[in-house]
Amino acid sequence: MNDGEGKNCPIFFSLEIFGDKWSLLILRDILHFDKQHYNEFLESDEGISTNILADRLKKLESEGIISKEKDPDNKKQFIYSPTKKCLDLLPIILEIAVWGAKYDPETKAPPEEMAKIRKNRKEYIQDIRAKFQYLDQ
Amino acid sequence: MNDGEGKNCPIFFSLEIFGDKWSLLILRDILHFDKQHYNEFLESDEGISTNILADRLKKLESEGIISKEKDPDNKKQFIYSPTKKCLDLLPIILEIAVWGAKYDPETKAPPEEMAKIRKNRKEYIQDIRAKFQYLDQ
DNA sequence: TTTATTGCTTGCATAATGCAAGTAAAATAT
DNA sequence: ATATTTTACTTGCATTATGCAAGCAATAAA
Repeated sequence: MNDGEGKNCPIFFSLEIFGDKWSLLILRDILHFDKQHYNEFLESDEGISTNILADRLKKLESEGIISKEKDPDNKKQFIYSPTKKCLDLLPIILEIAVWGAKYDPETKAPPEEMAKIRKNRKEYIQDIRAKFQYLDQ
Repeated sequence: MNDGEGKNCPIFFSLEIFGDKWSLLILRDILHFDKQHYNEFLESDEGISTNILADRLKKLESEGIISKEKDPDNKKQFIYSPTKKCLDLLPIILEIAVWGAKYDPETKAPPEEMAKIRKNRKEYIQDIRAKFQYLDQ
């Protein structure tokens, strides 16, 4: 899989960028719940703190995973959008969901949805990517 | 993908168990580098601290992701082995590696290995699982 | 019995997170 | 033009997690 540990090990490289609970939850919110605004992330049930949210959004932006711009429909807000680099994180988010759904006896994951993922991951991912097609320009 | 956030969201559920850098690195060491002993994990290039290592191994064990027993070949040491639950984390580890290899310009990931994964993830995972076949008893 | 090894544990400093109040900038209302 | 509201942070402080390095208990081996 990889030839060595440390700085340029692909896994370590990735984890240095997004290997913490809050970053991954933000990515979930963007990729699955279509959240785009600061206050939407703030409202997630896990209750992220404002300073942590600001910090993580800033980092994800500086890593080129999300972009931040004025919301055209509401100039008082910013929207945070996934980049291509972000969309490439979908398989990770999905696999984390699959594992969680399998091992949490009280999972909220809808069975039909999970079945759809397990049946054809590529197709499922493609459907989500299609949602963000406006990025391809 | 999931129907809601918070406690029984499959992603949050997973992240509460292994959603931190150190846990994921330990899992990498187990699943890819075939490390089994405490001091082997300690030697990884990322330089985990003894207290963090002990803490994480303990948690992973209590979550049923690894098992701990006396090493039959060397009674002075414990071996930490992956459970089935651990093997089911392979897709996650793999996808993290794929993303990291793609976006790290200086990645150490061997191209042939990455190509093999991209070509057929299932087969690649099956090969790794075969390595741990002794678990099936 | 003594020694060596192993896997932690501990004390302390530093860094990160969490809580809640505060604030600056910009858009909108008056 | 000024006042108000909203948004996205920022800040101060308490708590928790991590990191460093020394220490130690248990166990196996000499």
